[in-house]
Amino acid sequence: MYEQLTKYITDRVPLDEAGLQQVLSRFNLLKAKKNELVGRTGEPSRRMFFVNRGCLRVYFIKADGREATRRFAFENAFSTSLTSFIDGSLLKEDTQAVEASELLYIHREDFYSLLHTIPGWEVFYRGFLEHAYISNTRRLEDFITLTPRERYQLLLKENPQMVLRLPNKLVANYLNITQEALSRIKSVM
Amino acid sequence: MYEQLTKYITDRVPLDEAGLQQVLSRFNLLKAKKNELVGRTGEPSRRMFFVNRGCLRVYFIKADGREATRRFAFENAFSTSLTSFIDGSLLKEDTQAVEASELLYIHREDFYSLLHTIPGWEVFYRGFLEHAYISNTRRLEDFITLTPRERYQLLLKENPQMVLRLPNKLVANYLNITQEALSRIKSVM
DNA sequence: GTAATTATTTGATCAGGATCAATGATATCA
DNA sequence: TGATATCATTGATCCTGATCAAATAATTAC
Repeated sequence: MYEQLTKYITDRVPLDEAGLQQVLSRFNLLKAKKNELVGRTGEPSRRMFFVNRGCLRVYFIKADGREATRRFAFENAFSTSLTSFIDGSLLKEDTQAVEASELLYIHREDFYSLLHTIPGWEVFYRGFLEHAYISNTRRLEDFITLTPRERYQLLLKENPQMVLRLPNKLVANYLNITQEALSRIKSVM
Repeated sequence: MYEQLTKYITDRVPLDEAGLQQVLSRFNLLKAKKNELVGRTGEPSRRMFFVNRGCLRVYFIKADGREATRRFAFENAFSTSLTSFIDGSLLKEDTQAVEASELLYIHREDFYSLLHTIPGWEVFYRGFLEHAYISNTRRLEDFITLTPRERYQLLLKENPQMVLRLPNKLVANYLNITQEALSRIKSVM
């Protein structure tokens, strides 16, 4: 159950066996059904998820009532609604299991307490933050510099499983275009 | 010379006097002329700047040769090309003094060595990363959810000095619209 | 397994912002 | 200060992707 998570952590930061066990012990298992929400806007619960199996989608609701997808997380990736996880505020985003998923989660309080008790955990979190910042910057840059068609082609090239595995509707939403537009882009490729 | 920087740091993280002095001693003064570049794409030099006076602009060059503005930093703000600062890669952005500016800078190597030697510095950097992530996320959200007109109105409301102090051309560039479009938006307000 | 819902495709129309062009206003610098 | 370059405004046109609509395909749920 902790196999994938153990590999993920030890690949990134050196932890002694005791420290690793202390970290792992704070993670709990959660099986989510397809389309189940494991985090809801307005809730105080702030958890960080690790995806053992399945796929998570973080999205928020726009002023016009429509959804906007922030990101997807597939197997062996962490996912959380980071802005709330950082400052402890109420969730501003939903987190949805797009497929039936097996998740490990850690509560925010436990996560932060590990920062003080496990020397290497601070380094792990810093790396996580740095990576999250870089991803976000890259995504913003893509929106600024690329057309919808180019964004789709880039996604297909760099993250083909997202296109192959997810329904068009969600891919379009992630690209911030309508599904009609995505359908037309694909038909003319 | 270190007055503003001292206040900035001590407002955010508790440092003893010795630690504070050790941090400050790594910062150097740099006076930049208007339009001078203090960081250039492709350069290995990675510095973090603190703006005592003036204004910095971070931008990158798009595939079509045009500029795209990442952010501005006015007085009492830190600014760096963070993606390169994080991983030590060559600069992928220019940093320009939009006005004649007085800057304090610290080299990446010095910054990172402080992480190991000054207990509070790790916390300072974590806070910096968290804040950078939140800003970036917010900006991405604005691009996804708002029209150019709405983005301008929001900027005017939340950051009026940016609109008042900077030339239209740069404001338009930051909003990712042409200066013609910004001119028309302003005329119809 | 069938009904009902949801997703996808295709067509027609519309609107907002880009582009190109020209003129007027500011800044810059020798 | 005057000459030059840069910036800002306004007009005309174009193009991309949104929107609305309808038909079909694919899932889901009972």
